Amino acid sequence: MRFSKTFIKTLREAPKDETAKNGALLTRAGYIHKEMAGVYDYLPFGIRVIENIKAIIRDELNKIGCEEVLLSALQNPELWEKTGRFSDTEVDVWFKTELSAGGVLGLAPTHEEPLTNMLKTYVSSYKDLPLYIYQFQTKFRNELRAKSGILRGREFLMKDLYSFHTSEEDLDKFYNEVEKAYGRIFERLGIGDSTFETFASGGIFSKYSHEFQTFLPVGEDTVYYNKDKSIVLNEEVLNDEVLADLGVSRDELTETTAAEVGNIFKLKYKYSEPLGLKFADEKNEQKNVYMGCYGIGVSRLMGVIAEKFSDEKGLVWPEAIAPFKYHLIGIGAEGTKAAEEFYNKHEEMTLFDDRDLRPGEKFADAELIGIPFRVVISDKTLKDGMAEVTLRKSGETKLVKIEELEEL
RNA sequence: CUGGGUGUGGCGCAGUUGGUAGCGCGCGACUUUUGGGAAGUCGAGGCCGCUGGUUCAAGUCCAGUCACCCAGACCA
Repeated sequence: MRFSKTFIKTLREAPKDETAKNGALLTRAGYIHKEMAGVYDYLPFGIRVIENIKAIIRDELNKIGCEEVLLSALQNPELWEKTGRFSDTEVDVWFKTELSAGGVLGLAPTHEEPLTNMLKTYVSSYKDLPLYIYQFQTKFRNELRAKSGILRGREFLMKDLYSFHTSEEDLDKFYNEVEKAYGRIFERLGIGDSTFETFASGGIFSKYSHEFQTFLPVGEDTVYYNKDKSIVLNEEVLNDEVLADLGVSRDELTETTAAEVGNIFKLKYKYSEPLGLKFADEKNEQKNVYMGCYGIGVSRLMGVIAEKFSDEKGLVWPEAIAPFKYHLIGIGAEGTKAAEEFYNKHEEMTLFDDRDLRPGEKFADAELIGIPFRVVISDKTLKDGMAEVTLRKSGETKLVKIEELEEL
């Protein structure tokens, strides 16, 4: 991408209402634009990061046999009334809207109901199961208070996966596979070291659910951990019974704050029963389908990673999700010409700062935007066929032959 | 929702005892610059969140309202 062709402009100062680090940096660097409290636009750099996060998640889910769909955001109340979840007392985050022809619709805060219902069309026998179906979808939740940049919004991007099984054992087996896949996903996203599977309250049908919590000072959740025993639990389940279950005592646990980036739930037949999703087993007996659901907050992840990897100069993206690999700058007539040539060969992975600015401004923006490799080709370095490469993460600078840049 | 705070050009801010807006950055043109956010000259851009009121006169005072931020409560 040519910087001169985008509409993006970096800001020296963050807007006053962006006090959270993630919101401030992502706004200054041109990744997001705030529409209103808890509602953001994703700009060209921003959607590249989002798409990179999605690609990693998609890759790992496809590997364990999941199929991708895209369900509707508008919801039919009749469906949700069957599970009792259209009620504002039951689910207090609904955005509801009226049809001009009369009647009410909801904007989906989650998708158990529509997917479960939809599958009645396609599932009738044990031979049709199991199924693992996921989507990346914008969720709408009428939060009492949006806050912390893109960490808690009213409209946000989420990956939600639902699994459908003939038995509890099969659900358990897949649940474990998802646990492992999530571990790989957070590892690849660069937050494996600080993201932990955490015991949380399980709802009606199982004792626990699991959250994936990334330790983070501005995280909203309080968790307790014991590194030696590899135990992390949400404060909501910090009680004597749970401590006994897990074999730890209160004084062996350390408190910290964390951001929930994913969660996994065993739903069993909580939704399949009221919605009537059944299958015929080998004996031709009708049974409820067992279900699980598994979420990852995609836009929140972008905020968590921005928050976690940044310094006083700006963002520091992990290479796997950076919007570009190279931040290319040409200096001098010959250097600029050589930069153009490099850009023409590597357009897709390069942000070419071809704006008519002095080098200092371009360097400052490179640090703010946080692309892993800053590549400077100048008349000086060009004499030896070299480019200067600066690693955003460490600040380390080295000279690299231009034709060897792609090996970085 | 409770408490606190803030709304003035794209962004950050100032605006004294009420007299119809100013600074920095950014933006446009020209000139000189060109490896760490350049300099000069000229210029464009705001009715001061919104509504109502007081007054000869309101960004400045009063009332109401909306929005945004922080803390808390809440988070299927």
